Amino acid sequence: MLESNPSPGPEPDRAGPEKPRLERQRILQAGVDFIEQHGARQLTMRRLGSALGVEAMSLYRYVPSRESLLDGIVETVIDELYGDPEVYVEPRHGWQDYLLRLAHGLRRLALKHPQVFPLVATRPTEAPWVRPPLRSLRWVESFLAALTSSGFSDRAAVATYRAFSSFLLGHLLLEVAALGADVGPVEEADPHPPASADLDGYPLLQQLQDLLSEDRSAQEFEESLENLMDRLEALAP
Amino acid sequence: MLESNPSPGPEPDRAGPEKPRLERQRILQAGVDFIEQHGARQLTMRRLGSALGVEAMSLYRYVPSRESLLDGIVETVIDELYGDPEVYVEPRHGWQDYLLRLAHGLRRLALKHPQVFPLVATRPTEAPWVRPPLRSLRWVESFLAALTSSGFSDRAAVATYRAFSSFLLGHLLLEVAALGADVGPVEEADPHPPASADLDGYPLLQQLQDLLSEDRSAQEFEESLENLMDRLEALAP
DNA sequence: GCACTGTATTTACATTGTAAGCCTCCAACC
DNA sequence: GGTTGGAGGCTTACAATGTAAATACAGTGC
Repeated sequence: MLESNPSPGPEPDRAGPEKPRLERQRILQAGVDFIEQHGARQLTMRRLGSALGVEAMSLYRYVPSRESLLDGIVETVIDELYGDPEVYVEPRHGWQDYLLRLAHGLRRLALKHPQVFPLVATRPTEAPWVRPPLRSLRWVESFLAALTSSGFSDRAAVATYRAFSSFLLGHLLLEVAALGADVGPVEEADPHPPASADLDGYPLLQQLQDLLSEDRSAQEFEESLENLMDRLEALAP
Repeated sequence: MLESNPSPGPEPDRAGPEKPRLERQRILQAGVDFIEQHGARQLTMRRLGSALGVEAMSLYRYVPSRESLLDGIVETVIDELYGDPEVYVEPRHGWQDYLLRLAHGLRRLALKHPQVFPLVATRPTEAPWVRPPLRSLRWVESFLAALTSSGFSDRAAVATYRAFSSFLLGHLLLEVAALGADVGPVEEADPHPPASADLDGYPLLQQLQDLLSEDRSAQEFEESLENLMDRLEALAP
């Protein structure tokens, strides 16, 4: 995504709903918005094209395939982390602060993009040890640097990285799934009814349904995260 | 071209590759096997049909759509839990024993079906509080019963259920993803090369690549599970 | 023989991803 | 000016998919 567009002549400063020219970033952003509105299953090249006022095939000048379009969409979302002022790429106030900010930043991201997040969580990564939801070499490098520079041994840093990603993946995936997002494929545009399933043979479920439906995700996230941090402190120097 | 041996007798006990008649369970099992061999992306009605020696449309007598076929496949795999002699539906030796057995049973399932497990983890469930990887009303009921019958309060049982599913989902999804399974869609039948990506700008990743590639999933699972159990004991009566 | 019934096939169609080629406009040179 | 070239978008085309609808066909009861 190296843009070296050297000022395309005069300024296209015309007012009105012009077609501002197709660009990779514009396509990816439109993809994010489309998925957030209609779900990933509904995203087809033709539909995304027409959302941009363009034919499907035009997209292929900027994106080699639908698969890589999805990869780009995921990357676009993850890149928002760099724009989050609460998240630091460098550990400014110790590793605990770094991890807490990163965790909360990722949670914000997941909640902001509940439909895209399942892709962030489940799309194959470029190497097996690049784990969702961090997904990017830069962030993994930053993560490990934060820890080793705080005195963690190599092993401890790697162990922390693994524990941290498992924790986030489990929590956030379930949290966005509970929001009614499509995790995985499917979604028939069927915003299911109250979903008061037939719990006839399940007395406990009937009894506990209210409790089960209660949303305590924020508190649970904080508590589990705190527990994780306590555990990680045992590995710290 | 098809079968020139219609097996006229009542018993189809002839040796040889008979077509034992289509049945829902046979289709679902074939689906599990197919996905395990070729990945979920490759599963099409036509291909699954021909794996069963039958036309695509024949499957529709037993399965209303591809989506529900996938649901059935997921259910089939989860149902294997009932056949696991190490997993008890009732807590025979206390709730800790129950949870440990269940966790290990689910991990065994995930490792046995690394290609199907991502579907188990990410397919929408019938109610938002039916969380992967348990996914079934019966198991959730069993889970909650095990805890409440051990003296857990309703709230504590529900909290335990949530913590337990998050933990399993995160760990197992990442563990099967590391096995090279397709989490999510994609997979171009491209069994990627050693994947020695270009780590030029990432000195720490270069330095830690061996550690990062080490497989410590079993130990990590045990350790995190034990930690979870410790945490849960705080909620116990 | 005949009709009935449940199972598998055939045919058909809309939708998808994407290859290949075409058209059109605009900038750069003569 | 005219010409050219190339980039950006469009048209056409095709194979693969999910699945509706009609059909064929075997087995059973009369």
